[in-house]
Amino acid sequence: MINIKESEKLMPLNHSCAHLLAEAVKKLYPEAKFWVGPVIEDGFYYDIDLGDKTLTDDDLPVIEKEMKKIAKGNKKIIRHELTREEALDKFKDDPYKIDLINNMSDDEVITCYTQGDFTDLCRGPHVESTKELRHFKLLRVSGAYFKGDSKNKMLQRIYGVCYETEEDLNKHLEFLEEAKRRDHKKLGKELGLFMISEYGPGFPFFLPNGMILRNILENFWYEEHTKEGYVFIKTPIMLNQELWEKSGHWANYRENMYTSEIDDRTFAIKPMNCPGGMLVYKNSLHSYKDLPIRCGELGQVHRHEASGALNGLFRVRTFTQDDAHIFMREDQIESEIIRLINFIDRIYSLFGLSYDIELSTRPEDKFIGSIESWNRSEAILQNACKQAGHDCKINPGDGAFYGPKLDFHIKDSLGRVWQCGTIQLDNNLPERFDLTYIDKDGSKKRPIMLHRVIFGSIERFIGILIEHFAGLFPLWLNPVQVIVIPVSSEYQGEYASKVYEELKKNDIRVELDNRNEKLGYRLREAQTRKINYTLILGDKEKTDNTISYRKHGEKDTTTVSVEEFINLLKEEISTKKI
RNA sequence: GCCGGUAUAGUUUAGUGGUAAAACAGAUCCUUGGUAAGGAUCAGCGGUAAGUUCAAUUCUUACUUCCGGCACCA
Repeated sequence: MINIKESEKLMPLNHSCAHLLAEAVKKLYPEAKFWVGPVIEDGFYYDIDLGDKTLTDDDLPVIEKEMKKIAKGNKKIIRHELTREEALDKFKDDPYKIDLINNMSDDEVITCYTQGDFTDLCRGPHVESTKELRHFKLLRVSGAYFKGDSKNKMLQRIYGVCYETEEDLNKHLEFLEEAKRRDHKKLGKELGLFMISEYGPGFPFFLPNGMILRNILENFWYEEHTKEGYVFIKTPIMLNQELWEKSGHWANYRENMYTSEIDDRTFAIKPMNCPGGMLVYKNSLHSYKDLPIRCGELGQVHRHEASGALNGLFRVRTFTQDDAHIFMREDQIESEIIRLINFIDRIYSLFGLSYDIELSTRPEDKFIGSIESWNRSEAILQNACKQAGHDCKINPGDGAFYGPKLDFHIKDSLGRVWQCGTIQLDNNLPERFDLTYIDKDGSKKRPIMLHRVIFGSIERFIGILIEHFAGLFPLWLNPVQVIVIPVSSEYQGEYASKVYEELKKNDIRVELDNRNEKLGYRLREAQTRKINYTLILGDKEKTDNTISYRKHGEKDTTTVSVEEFINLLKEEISTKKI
């Protein structure tokens, strides 16, 4: 991963490299038509229409070779300004460039850049000569919709990276390798955390080790929310069509919902927990004195996600939201949101996760409620974010259909950004469900409602944690914390069992490796299984009534009494050290 | 859903138009070992369905899974 500053510095380089790619592709496939070739966070891509020819990964080295050949030519990259007429004439054979030119505003200066006999319409900036383009690599080829719209035809996209030095390029390629090693799908399999069967694509199974991790996270979640004044509920997985019509999901979310017939009526499996939460609120009368009500639910939802979207635990068809609905008075909105932002910050920090906050605003179509109420809510969220001391990017049109939201984005090991936490202001559902509370003067008032999640989805969050920690979880989270290995099962086996029982008694998740295997073999396995502490017990330890422990990844051992070791573990667990 | 790729043992991979190999894991036995793989033996395999062929794991097609993107999204 490179930081923003560096990526800005590399912009002209990558931009020029995209042109180099285009020139090479044009040379190899003269019929190629080009759409756009922008610089992205890591490198660049170019969208190309190759007619009937489809590229595969095998074509990349060939194109790369051609690029190297062209770059060696040491051609100056020259900028030209064009009038609209000149530009339209110059690119008259390329409908994509004509499209670009026609969509430029009148006051924009049209420029193109020429290297040798290849010219591309472009805003720049570029490096001075093709000879600077030496350390690049084409990474992958894929399809990409023209103008990013799935109604349009698909072009072919080639991704690449370019650096100033061979060393930087290699560093980036090593980063990609490391990311592959951390892939939660791979580690999840190796560590026995979860599986996905082809009998249920997108429907993950949690295995015993994964279940330990999951239970720890859920218990942690309940504890932290209890401290924050939440109460908890569990609402049904299925509810009838009428409810979803009332909530607006039937009109706005129907294509993602799984349904079933029960006694000739249509029921839908919940894609969200909110309508159930509404019914719970309505189940009793509420006084203004009771607000805010913070009502949490670890709610399992099902959504029909497109098959191509599925991705390990990151994108699934059933997941558990660490949901909560907060019902409050108008005067409590801002402080409640600030309190929430701080709460979320505290939780993420505990895991050492960094994040960005974005404000997602009203969608263009598919939304409910008045534009005025949307504008008001958007302003409240933005202001609260600022009050809590955070920057907040705007993500236009990405709000839920019932309200705008603050989204918390966490990066995975590949630098891909995943939405986890979200705070959503909803002044539509309370209306639809006619939620009320009794105010001071005895009159009925409409409460304001917030939806919010912190992990987002327990499944996704676990996926992120696996990659974040590269499978080596902090002690408080690791499914297996300690493994006890007697040097010889015959001579120290009994002592090892005693130590093992003692640790178990103290709620340490410990295993005993009493197998007839060489010490080195068992130590190796303890390392590959990413267990935090390995205890080695031989004659020395048995005689002195001590243990020797080795921390994962370290070579040295430390010898202490069993009691000292247990205290050390308890300290590390209770402080949730990372 | 779209573009491309992919599918061989529990796992990771090799190989082949004449029904398949290795490593690790597993079982049994030998080995009694102080910081990342001791040895032997055994057992275990071609996503599904069609087609081409004397013969298909290998070629073709469809479906399905998974992977990388796109679109969508917690």
